[in-house]
Amino acid sequence: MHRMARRAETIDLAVLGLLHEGPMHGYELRKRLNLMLGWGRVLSYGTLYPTLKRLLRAGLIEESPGSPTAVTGRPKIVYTVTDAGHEEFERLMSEAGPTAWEDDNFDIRFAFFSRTDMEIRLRVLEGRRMRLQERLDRVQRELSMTQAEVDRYAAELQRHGVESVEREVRWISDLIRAERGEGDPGSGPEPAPQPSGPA
Amino acid sequence: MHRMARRAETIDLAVLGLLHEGPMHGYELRKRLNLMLGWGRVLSYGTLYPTLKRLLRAGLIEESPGSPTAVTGRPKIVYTVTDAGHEEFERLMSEAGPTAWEDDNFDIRFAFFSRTDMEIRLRVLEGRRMRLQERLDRVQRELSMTQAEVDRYAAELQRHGVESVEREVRWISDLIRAERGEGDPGSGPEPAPQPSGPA
DNA sequence: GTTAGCATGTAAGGAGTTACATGATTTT
DNA sequence: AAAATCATGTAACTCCTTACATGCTAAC
Repeated sequence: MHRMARRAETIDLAVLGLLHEGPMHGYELRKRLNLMLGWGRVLSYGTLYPTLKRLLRAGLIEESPGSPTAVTGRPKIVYTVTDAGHEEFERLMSEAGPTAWEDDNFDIRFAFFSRTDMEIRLRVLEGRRMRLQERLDRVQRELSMTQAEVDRYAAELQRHGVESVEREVRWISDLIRAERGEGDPGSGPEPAPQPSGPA
Repeated sequence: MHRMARRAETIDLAVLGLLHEGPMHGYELRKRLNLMLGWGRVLSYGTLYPTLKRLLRAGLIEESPGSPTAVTGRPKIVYTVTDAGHEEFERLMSEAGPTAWEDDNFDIRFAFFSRTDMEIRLRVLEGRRMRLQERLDRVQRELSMTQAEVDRYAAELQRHGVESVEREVRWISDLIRAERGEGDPGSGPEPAPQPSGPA
């Protein structure tokens, strides 16, 4: 009972998901990851390479020596996802963890939505919306309880925060609507008819 | 050259800032902090109490025994900010650190804007706007370089991200305008005529 | 030929969380 | 009197970053 779902699973998910596009080596993976995680932080080698080793030991990915040009000490190691890795990917995509875990992983899950079915997509989206709404309610409750003189700037920060979350909720709601009524794209994302060829 | 500005300074700033409102003990501080940091994470005792000890050793805060009702082992310890603590607060409010540092601390600094002068406020706001714009430019550059088939959902996530940051930039711009032209509140925060009674 | 970028790793340390440990005070 | 909440702390552990260490390959 002392070892619940590690948070490192975010990186696992990202790596496994990216490797679905085809074999890749660490350096390339890192670049893609940094684009994907994007807004801010970059992933360091000190995290990536140990993670790859761990996934390897767990049998979720396999390493294959790259081109035979690399006869030196360390050849360019190319990783592929295994069947077990694919299963783990699907588990992580659909898993319902604690609030913080799901919040941390929402973006990365969303980015891989094409590789899941609609049922999962709706579950993830609705879970996200519910949590955002709960936070909104909590903050608004706390605000109404605090009748202490609110600082002008602190109040503005709160207002902006609430507005941002409300906007996020509307975004999610649009996405849910688009998922459900496929073919009725009022203002959602493009229909994009191609069914995504595998690899 | 191996010990640049610690990131823990965020909590230092928050604690020092809150103690300006009057003496407080740890438990109360934590509640206020959690309201303030708000959207998500809560601060744990395992961080707060060691932080208080550290600030105490550094002479930035002072502890005074609370009411004499507490004759037992651990009395309710009430903390006050010292002169040195006030100086450190002002330093942290105006300090220009690396990008990540300033981004991490923007919210907390903003919340304490009432306790600084306009010069600092403008500097912090303009710094924030500049960094957001830079990120926006970088992402847009990367997007134009990546002509690889973009996944439908990944693209939507990007679009939403860009939109959010653009909105943030507009918010900051409004605030800057409001700061500069005090008395010309087009659509900025409320004028709020009361000068905030101390405690 | 030397700089810049590709490529893979390890060691040390920072920052914070969880879980544990303890006891006082207030509410039910 | 039991339960909840106030209140203070410590130890172990996790995750990640920084800095170091190494060498190949392409561009200038």
